[in-house]
Amino acid sequence: MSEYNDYLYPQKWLSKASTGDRVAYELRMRIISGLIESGTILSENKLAADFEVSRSPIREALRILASENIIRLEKMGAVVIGLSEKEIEEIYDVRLLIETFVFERLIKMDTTSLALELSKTLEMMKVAIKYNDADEFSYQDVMFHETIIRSIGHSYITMIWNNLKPVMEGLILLSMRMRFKEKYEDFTRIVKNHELYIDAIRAKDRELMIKSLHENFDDVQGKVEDLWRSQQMLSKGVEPQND
Amino acid sequence: MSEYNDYLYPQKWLSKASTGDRVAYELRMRIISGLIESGTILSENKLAADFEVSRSPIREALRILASENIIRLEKMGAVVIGLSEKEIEEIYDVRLLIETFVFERLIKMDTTSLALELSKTLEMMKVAIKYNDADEFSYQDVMFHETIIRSIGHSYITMIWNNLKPVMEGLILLSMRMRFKEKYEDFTRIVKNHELYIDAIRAKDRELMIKSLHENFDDVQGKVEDLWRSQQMLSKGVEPQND
DNA sequence: TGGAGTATACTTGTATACAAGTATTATAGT
DNA sequence: ACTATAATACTTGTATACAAGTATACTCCA
Repeated sequence: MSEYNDYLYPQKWLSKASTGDRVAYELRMRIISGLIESGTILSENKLAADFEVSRSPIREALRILASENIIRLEKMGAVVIGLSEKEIEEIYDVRLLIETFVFERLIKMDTTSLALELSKTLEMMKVAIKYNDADEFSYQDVMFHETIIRSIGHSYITMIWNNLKPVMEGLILLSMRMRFKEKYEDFTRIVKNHELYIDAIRAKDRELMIKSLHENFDDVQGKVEDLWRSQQMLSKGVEPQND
Repeated sequence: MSEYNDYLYPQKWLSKASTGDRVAYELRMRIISGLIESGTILSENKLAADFEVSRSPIREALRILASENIIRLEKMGAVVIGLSEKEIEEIYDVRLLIETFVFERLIKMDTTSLALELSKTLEMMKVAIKYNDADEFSYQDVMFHETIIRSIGHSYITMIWNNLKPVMEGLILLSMRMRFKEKYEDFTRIVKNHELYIDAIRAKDRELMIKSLHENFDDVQGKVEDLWRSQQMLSKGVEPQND
């Protein structure tokens, strides 16, 4: 990883990860942030040289990113797809789709222990806000939704989540880092929204759930765009990257 | 691929596939069919020896199967999850979920060219029935649904489909092979159902679509079980496989 | 100047080699 | 008989080597 001396992905989250995963995480962040522009053609050899590892983990990383739809493997080279506004909307379509499905299942279950778990996570989010820790906040935010999704024990819904999660996480990370700097007041609203969500789960109130879900999405979806643009600005003066 | 002299996956569909893909397809079929029982621990070295290839494509295949949730990669060895009744139901949950989503989008589009394309595919299915070609029928059946799903141009819905497709395809292949032998009369109903589906798309009739979708699922879901069990019977006398 | 064909510098896919870690088995001591 | 420890036979992860194919650039010829 010679050319960049700072990483976009939190290094402490990678303690047990293999080199391949590490590369995937970092590459993903660079693509989502726009540091590596969409349309760029990535070559295994160049990446291996850049990251100073062999081609094996690079190949692994590229397969992962291809399965997440942010690159496309072609006969020669991997083409970066990236995340335009369209893709971001689509991601939230899917998230809405699966969380709605999950909620329908939740209604038929005992949700008390889940609600408790979510309250704990929300507490952690508050602490992260208090200490201005954007990464930790993002982590807990993602965990919040993951906890809900996993709670119904549906392996194929979980599979979809697993495919979506890395990109979601990256998006949220970038978004939150920006907001901690510039839109600190947003967080009171975010916390409130999550409280609503917990209430909806506890009360099994479909209306309330849909409401908080949509607000959450409208919120994030709107902001993600300008964050993304700002990241792209930021990236312009750093690296030509494509030859 | 020393120990088995017949493949479960149609070889002519693999003309351009890499060794890694080939192994994934074949391994997937063996797992879905029950030939390799769930709980079995697969080792890269053993698989490489069995398939008479190196570990590189085997590793690739295992990653693919892991992302499809039919095996689980652990510290030592890959554990076969397989498809129990629960998993099969879950797969259809997801299929229902995404096809319903797709239909909602379709309603807002011009569906004439799609309906035409589907008619063509259905014609091909009829030909396949006429010539008793279970594999070709399965191929067209899968293509039928893929055509619908891709038609809305939603890359993340397509992504979910891509993850689901291989297992679906395998399931349908095994199911159809059996029915061509034992339940030939089923096919008039299947064809009728697909015609209904096309009508629903052409008329943008939500009710009709849900109806045909559900009938299709109830149909397949019921039958898949006994096929699967019969396959498992079949597998008992063939290979110990584990060690 | 233009075009056909060839050399070259890339690309990915697969095989192999090696390192580091883990489970199992065997052995020694009590 | 049983525990602790050591040897061994596995496992995966990563690096490297090689083969085969593809795009690019170059040269030669008209």
